[in-house]
Amino acid sequence: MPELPEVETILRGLVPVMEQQVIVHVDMNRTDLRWPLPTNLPAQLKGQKICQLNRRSKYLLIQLACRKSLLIHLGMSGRILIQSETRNSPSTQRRPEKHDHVAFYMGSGTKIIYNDPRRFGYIDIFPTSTINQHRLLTNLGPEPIGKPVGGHFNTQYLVRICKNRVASIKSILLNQKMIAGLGNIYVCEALFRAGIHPSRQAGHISAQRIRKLVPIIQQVLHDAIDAGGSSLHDYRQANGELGYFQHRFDVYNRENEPCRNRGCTATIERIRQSGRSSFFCPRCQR
DNA sequence: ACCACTACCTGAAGGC
DNA sequence: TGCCTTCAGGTAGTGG
Repeated sequence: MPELPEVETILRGLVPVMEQQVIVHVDMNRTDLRWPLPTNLPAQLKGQKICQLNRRSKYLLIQLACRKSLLIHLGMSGRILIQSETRNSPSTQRRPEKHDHVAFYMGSGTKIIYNDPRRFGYIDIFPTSTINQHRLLTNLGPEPIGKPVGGHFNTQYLVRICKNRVASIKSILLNQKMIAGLGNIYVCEALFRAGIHPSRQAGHISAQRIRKLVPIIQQVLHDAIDAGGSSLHDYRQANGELGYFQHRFDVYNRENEPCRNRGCTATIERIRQSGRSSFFCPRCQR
């Protein structure tokens, strides 16, 4: 479940321990994730220096000096943990866990562990020159925050993609071809802040209200990144710390709890939309 | 083109 | 205690 803010938080944790470092060894315990991992991944990575880490949508991209790039997606339950070199006794170290699928050993002694119980995640390696043709990246829409990538995310864009759509605004915002990086939590939160009901047909919302949504989406994402992401179930930052944004949810996971808007006495409701839960205030969101 | 739905997989939580 | 059902942060692929 890591959405954009969680992946951004992990990226920021990995930069200081991976950038400019050499991968001295890779352990791969299983290759049957969402798609089979490249079986020669450890051999391809061994001895390679990392130049730069980036994020595109919910994907981590790790550029190597050998002109190849590593792509990592965390699916629903993926985690990345950093085990720093320590002189402490082995008993204080984290024990290997059941779903540790890949471990990267850095020249500094730091170990980076990819753990994913549901195995909906994926790791790939490919020539950096072909990155714009990667099948998982080519159909992504614009980045909602940061430097424009994949097009400009602005009011004209959002108004254009909503025009004449019969699909709900919820499903438009969740669609990675439209906006890259939003997931169930942050779509629910953004629609609450915007006062828009998740079931409302995108094409029936006034352009004025759609325009308002753009800075709100950006603010929700920035707020979550500032809080270190959201820790639900087992998500942690790469340094093992929990994120804190879940304490600031207005609607997500708050069914039957009071609406947080001043003066509103309604309680948060949950509905099912295309197989996923949507949380909203029936009074504040129309 | 667009849209809703399924499948993939494991584990946690709740009801009986 | 255990068995069963439901639900979970994502998304490619399908079929209407």
